[in-house]
Amino acid sequence: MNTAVDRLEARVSDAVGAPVELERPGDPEHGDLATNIALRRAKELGKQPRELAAELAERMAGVEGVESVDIAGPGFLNLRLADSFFVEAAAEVDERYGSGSDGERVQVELVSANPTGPLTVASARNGAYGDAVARLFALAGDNVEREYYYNDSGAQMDRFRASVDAVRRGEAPPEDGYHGAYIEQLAALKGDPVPLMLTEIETSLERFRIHVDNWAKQSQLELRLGEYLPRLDTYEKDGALWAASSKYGDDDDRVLLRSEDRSPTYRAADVVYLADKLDRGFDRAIYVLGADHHGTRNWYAAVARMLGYDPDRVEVLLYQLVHLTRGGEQTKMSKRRGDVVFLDDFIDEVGVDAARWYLVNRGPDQTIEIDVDLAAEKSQKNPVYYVQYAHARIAAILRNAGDAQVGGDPPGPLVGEEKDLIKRLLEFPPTVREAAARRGPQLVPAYAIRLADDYHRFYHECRVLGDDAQAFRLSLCRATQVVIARCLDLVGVEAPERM
RNA sequence: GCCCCCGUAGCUCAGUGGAUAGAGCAGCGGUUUCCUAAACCGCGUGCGCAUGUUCGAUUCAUGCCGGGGGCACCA
Repeated sequence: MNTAVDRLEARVSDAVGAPVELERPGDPEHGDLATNIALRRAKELGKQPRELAAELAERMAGVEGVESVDIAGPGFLNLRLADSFFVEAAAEVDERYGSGSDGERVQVELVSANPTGPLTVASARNGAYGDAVARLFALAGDNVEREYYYNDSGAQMDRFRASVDAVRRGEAPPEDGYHGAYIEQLAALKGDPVPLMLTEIETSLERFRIHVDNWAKQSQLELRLGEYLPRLDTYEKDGALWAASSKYGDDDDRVLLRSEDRSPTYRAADVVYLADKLDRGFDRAIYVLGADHHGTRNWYAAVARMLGYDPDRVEVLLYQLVHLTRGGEQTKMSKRRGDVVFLDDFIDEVGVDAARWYLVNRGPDQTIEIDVDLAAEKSQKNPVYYVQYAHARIAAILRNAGDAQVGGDPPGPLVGEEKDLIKRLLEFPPTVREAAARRGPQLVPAYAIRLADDYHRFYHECRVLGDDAQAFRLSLCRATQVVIARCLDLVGVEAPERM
């Protein structure tokens, strides 16, 4: 999408005769937008930065929308912009603001926890992160599908079924089986516990606002192993069949068929699954994996390469683990122990909105530490409510405004709070663009806080209803509301009309 | 031993080359006859250490120190 800043950049670039990028300086004293082009290009042009800056400033001064150009520091060019620029920029914020038209088919495989128990908070991070990335891709104009892959045929599943069966017979689950209250609950129901567990998982995910478009199961993929094994670079060793994946960029070779009974490993199913994904026509297949899987991060692209696919179509996103503390004590996240925190319990305590916000708020490379008690207790002070409150406040004003006119030119010069708010709105498209490119959805909540901040300040300083500038200010409210709602949606948080 | 991630304010963390490094929480003080006070305003000698690259490094490179995770014919 072409924004007012894009168009201004184009005009400035045109006037200067070279591409110029405009950025918002950290200090408002440094103008509305600034560029470091003189510093970047002084050397190659054989000039002093400030001397070059002076030349460029002269050419930029006449550009439409530019009120003044100052040279500052070592050679920064600081632009002050005309009110007409801000008004134009604010007017173009609509539902599609920040969206793109990339048009790629993207698959995000997320969560993919084996259905041997309810989803834990670790899986919740996988889902929250993967889903947020998927939403960013969708905004960028990609066609996104979310998929959940599960193992329904391995040794762990046998142990899981055996555990439920044992309880049904009135016995304790085997030592190496699964324990816990949920096993008892499954035992009370009839039939194979695996689909029962999957239904529960899907229910949890829907509650967590993650919709899985497609479910893939290992047992079905394994059936097609025969088609793909011959296409791989393999060798026999110690009675097992190995993939020579290290020759294709993987860290190690991997066993495909076990020596014991020639049964396929999880990695073997991976091969079929990867080929299946790419054959389904996805331009990009994204795996969202916990940091404990980092040892296999190069495996997927290696398989793609081995099978003759473009390895760039495969992407692995790693995220660090979640540590929950409860009363200062750290709890472990193993499903086999009783002290795990399930997603549903976590949601019960802190709510979906805070849960998703907390899990997306941090960069994927950062280990998240959440004190569950604190998150629940202090939920009123969670930044997510600060942002939601700004949305609800705007909704109230728009309700009170009834069908009053929205939009039009302001009656006088813009005040600082109005300009600051518009400048923030202008940052939205590049922010989501960068968040998508970096697979870093944490930029969105960080931005949303700043936007809410600017709105609350604007609200505090500028009367909307009944003021001469009512129509214009209502348009600022509307624009802000649209962008806040979009930010919250990208994180998977609701945008309330009332609080 | 090898691989990955992290080290920024008392705490939890944003900030992937720019000009005076930010937010929330915690602490102290102020603001409401007015559209939602879940708000606003004020108060802070912080980028683990060292070299290097650069006009410019919290950001990039290398080394070191410290913390976490991983190195299965489990998934």
